[in-house]
Amino acid sequence: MVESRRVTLKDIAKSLGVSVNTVSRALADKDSVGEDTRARIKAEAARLGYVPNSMARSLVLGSAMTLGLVITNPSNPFYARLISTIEQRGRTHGYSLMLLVTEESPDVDRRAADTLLRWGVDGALVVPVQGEGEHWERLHESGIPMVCLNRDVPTLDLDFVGVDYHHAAYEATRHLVEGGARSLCLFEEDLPISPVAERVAGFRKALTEAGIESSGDPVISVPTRRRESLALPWEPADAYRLAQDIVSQGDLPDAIMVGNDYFALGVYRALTEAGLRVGDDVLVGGFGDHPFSAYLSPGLTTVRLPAAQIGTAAVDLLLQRMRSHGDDGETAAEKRRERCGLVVRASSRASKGTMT
Amino acid sequence: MVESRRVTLKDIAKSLGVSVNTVSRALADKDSVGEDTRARIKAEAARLGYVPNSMARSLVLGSAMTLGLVITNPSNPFYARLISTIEQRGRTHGYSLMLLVTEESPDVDRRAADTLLRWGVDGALVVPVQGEGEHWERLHESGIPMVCLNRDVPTLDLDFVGVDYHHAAYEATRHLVEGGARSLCLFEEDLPISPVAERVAGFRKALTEAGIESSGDPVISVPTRRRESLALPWEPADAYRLAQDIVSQGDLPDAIMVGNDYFALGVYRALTEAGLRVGDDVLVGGFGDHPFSAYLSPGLTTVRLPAAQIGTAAVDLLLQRMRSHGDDGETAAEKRRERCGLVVRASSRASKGTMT
DNA sequence: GTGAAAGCGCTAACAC
DNA sequence: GTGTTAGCGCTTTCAC
Repeated sequence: MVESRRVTLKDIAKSLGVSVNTVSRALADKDSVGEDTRARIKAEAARLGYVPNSMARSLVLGSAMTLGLVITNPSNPFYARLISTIEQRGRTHGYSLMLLVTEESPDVDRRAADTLLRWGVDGALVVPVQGEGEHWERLHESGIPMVCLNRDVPTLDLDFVGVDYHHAAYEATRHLVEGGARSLCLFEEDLPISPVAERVAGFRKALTEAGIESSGDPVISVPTRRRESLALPWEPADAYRLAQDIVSQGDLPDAIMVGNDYFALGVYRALTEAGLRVGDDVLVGGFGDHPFSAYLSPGLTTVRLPAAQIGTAAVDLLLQRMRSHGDDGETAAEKRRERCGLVVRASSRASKGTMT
Repeated sequence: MVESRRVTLKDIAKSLGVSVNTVSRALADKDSVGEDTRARIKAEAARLGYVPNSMARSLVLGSAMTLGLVITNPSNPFYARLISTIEQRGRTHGYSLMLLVTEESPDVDRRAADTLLRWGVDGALVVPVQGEGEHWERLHESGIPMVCLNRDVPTLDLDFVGVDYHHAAYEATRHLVEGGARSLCLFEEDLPISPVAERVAGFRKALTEAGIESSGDPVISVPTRRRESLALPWEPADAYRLAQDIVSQGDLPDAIMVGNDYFALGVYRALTEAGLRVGDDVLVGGFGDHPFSAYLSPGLTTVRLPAAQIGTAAVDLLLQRMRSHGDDGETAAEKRRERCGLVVRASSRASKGTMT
């Protein structure tokens, strides 16, 4: 292959004997350029296979036409859908997407903020890693509009779009209580992040309201190995072992909530192996409504997370912030929590075999 | 917030009374700059909160320090893992990642190639959408090294790293035959892409070798709705309905292969609802070994796809191409197909209850 | 309508 | 060691 340097405006200009400037305007479809010249220029550009250099354009325009997306783990189906939605919506607005994966590493998280700053992205959407996270506030203060996704850091004055986990957990738990459960527990991964905290709070609230007290703590912390096995969804095996313990210890709850549907897989197995019937002996409720959840036996009752809605809302909020950036009135951070629906299936119905 | 323009080399230079150039070299840790000056410059840079402008740097260096990744659907768990792996490996080599999602749209696919060209990425990793795809060849000829992922386009002379689906399907089918199956069928989505074609071929080869002939075509094309419901994994419901048809028509095969584990979910349900026992009355084998597959009852026998391995290999091949770019000897395109293992579980064991 | 000149922020040649 | 000059490819003044 011949070392074919890329065609530039200059090449077209030279080839046609006009100025670079004219070529630029012609191709940008600005007026103040003759019909004939424009035609000639466009033809020549096509002939030479001219492709504009986004880099150069961005440099002078001062806008990268790029959004940054920082995700902890694309293999989490919820985040996978966010990626799709955000990329798509950003693209329809003309923005390219720079994706960074942090794998729950505070270090990578910090460097991600730095990378976005260096590239000068026009806006950032971030699922922050657990921990402090003032580097995100610093990014924001550096003049880059940003919105936190799914995980809120209450101590930071940053926009946030996520799920109303508190309400969802509350409703789901109430549903189990109404189904007759009097002793419940909740499996949650041991990450100090807002979704977990909110689900726990909603769960507890429902218990309190129902006048249910338990001897020990009904919240079971699953030492998920997710952080070790990079780039994997949650590990059902972790929940499986804990559920086995519970079963073998004899103090079996009559309902189990899990923070994500993957944990339900482990719980299902532990119960089944012990000869217990899910949805009958023990009710189970999850979070995520992943594709497999409808196909388990029995079907899993679970909270459907409005991923597309959240992705869209986040991008729209970000674009709005980008537009009003530079305006005087610094509006306060917006914390938006989307409500979500509970998908009721046989695992919570004590329904002796009905399948959904 | 004060309209705080970003700090540049010029600002540091002015503030210290040195030339921009010196600042540049000091910060880049080049020699030919005095120890004291360097210290003063670094201190001032830190004080002012200087952040290098990657855009400007890339423009002059002629390298974007960016890789492009084009994916059809991040919600496909296999692709999600590819995204993680590729981002991670690219990052360790200093590259940022620009992600484009094509959603099986030939149009978006074409524009993706254009976008990558405009940004002048240093290399591209692409899961091409079905169809022609000479726009990818054009990108390649424009001087951007690229590697196709998972889907090969044999008519294009492009590097490719993927799965040896042919061999995997062959082995899996043989496994079912050895398990006693004499009448088999294969569920495959109706996309004209190489993975499907190769699995079909491997499946057929195994049948032929076993001397198995069927009256009709054993390959069942699933009109997957994936393309309509953007950003979702495969739809088990599609396979469910087709499996129902097969069951109700009475010509039940004694083994069913499916092109992805999600289809197995549908097949499981159809069989179970008909009172048939998976792994006993009908053997089932899948592709993907998704997290849920081990937790179905019975556990699903399935081909484990080496996603991380493929992601890594693809990036490494790409980096190698990038390094040797400009060299005279144009090496021929490399087509690499990774072997993968079959995870045998109860769905293929006719094992009356053993669970894995 | 078109061209000349300046500059986005940075690095690479050259002088001294 | 350090400064000066030039230029990456593009857009935006401002003359003409």
